[in-house]
Amino acid sequence: MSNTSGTEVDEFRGAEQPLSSANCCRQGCRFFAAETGSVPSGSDRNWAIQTFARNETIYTKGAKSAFTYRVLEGAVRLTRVFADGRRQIVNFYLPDEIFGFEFSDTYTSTAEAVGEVVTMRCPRSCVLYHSATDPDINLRRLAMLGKSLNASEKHVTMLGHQSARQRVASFFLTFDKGRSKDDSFMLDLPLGRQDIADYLGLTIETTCRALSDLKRRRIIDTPRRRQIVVRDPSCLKAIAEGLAA
Amino acid sequence: MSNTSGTEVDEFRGAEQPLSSANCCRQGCRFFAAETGSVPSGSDRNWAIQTFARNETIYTKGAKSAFTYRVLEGAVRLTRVFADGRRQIVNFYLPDEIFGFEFSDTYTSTAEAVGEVVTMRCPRSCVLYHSATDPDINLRRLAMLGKSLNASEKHVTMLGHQSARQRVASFFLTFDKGRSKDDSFMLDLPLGRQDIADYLGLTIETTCRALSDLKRRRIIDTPRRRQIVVRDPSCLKAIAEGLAA
DNA sequence: CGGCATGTTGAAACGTTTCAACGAGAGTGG
DNA sequence: CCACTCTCGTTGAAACGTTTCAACATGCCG
Repeated sequence: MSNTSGTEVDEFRGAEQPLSSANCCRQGCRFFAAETGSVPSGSDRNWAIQTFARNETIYTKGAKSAFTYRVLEGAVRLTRVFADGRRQIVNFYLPDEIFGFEFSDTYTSTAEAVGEVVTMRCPRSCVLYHSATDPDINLRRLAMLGKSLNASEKHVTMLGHQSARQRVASFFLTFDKGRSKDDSFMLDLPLGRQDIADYLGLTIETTCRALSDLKRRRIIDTPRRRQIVVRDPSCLKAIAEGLAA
Repeated sequence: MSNTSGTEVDEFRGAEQPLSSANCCRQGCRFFAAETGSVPSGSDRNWAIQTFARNETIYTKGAKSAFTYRVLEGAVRLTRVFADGRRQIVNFYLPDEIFGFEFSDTYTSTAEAVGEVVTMRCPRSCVLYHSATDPDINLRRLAMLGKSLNASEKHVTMLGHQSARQRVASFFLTFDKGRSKDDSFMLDLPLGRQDIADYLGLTIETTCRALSDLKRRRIIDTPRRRQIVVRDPSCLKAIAEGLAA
């Protein structure tokens, strides 16, 4: 469908900062090239650490997309707001993940700090400079975007056909990256119930009830407010896939 | 979140066909470079016309991603199927749009022909070859993927917080590309009700009821089965945004 | 220890789904 | 050309799950 205006590429090319500003980026900004690189040290002036307070807006949908960010600490949520004030969270970003990487001159979503957040940011001109000079970087970015698209389509699938309990189960499982299955694990997410609800497309009450239900059945546990212990991942998986109630 | 396995880039690089097969792609396959290019003529062996019958599977989720396709005629749907047999359509592709452009070696969704479909396809090795040799093409692909991601996030927003009537209204408006507002327009979509329902995350009955409701109120009309006339786009927009019932 | 934000639970209202029946349209063969 | 058939679309009524509104509990921070 690709239902967008259609001139984003040209805008991209005609960005305010021309691609010829060769000394714009030296080593510092190359963080963006690394998938899981370490934080660059030194005093390069092109990247900067920026911190945000809880619930602070990092950028707003429609604003000029001046920077691309990487999360160092905390969590960031990308939201889209409706006319009636309700919001949908389209993605969360955890440490080492990159957000705010846009093609149009304006951001397509709003980014907010979930808790205290520390980021590293790179100006768009610098990102564009690398696009033009480093042949490999675009491939890495394509791979990154491909993953995001895949995740987003998974999200669509979840919202389209899963019940509240299935959504909650799926949600926790997306954080279970490459563990030996059937091992219980703990999630220390800095997210509140409202954040989870807005990601799952549910009300806070329904989310809560689903959590309580899973707790009652000893599939998960919540020792603290923002800690989740998944006791029985395989059962949770069965629930998420609709193979168990 | 980017909840995927995490080794897709390496798989991408290590594709079966090495990038050095220089004469793999001459003019024909460069269709992929053009956003709205014309169909290449001649007898280049690297692209091929392929047609599919109604409801035929073009490729299956998990299969080797051997080709990238462009729609010439008809419509293609990308679906993800649940364990219980229900499906979610994550995207439609109409003429001139490209699908099956993957980073991993395997397709992430299943593609099916909605009606009779004519496509042009390009082998993955060729696509990869261009990635390595044409510096501009990756930028164009990034822009394309960025649009897809944006559309997908819009889809998430729709499924997360909109009612049946809002979803149907939003759906028709996504096809209204750059028209002077308030002008009624006609859509000649080759989609059946089930396809629309599966895209909107609704049942066919609910979709039908929403359509009937909009018809009764003279906001839309359905002269033929797969034709939709939007009589009052601004009213439809108000409904989609929750500003009107 | 208040005071306040956040989380949890209950009961009624609401919208969507389900199951069932019926109608309309397209294609085929008599 | 009509009648037949089959698929697809439409409508109705009950069942179901989520939302809403309300109250209460819990945790956190001054």
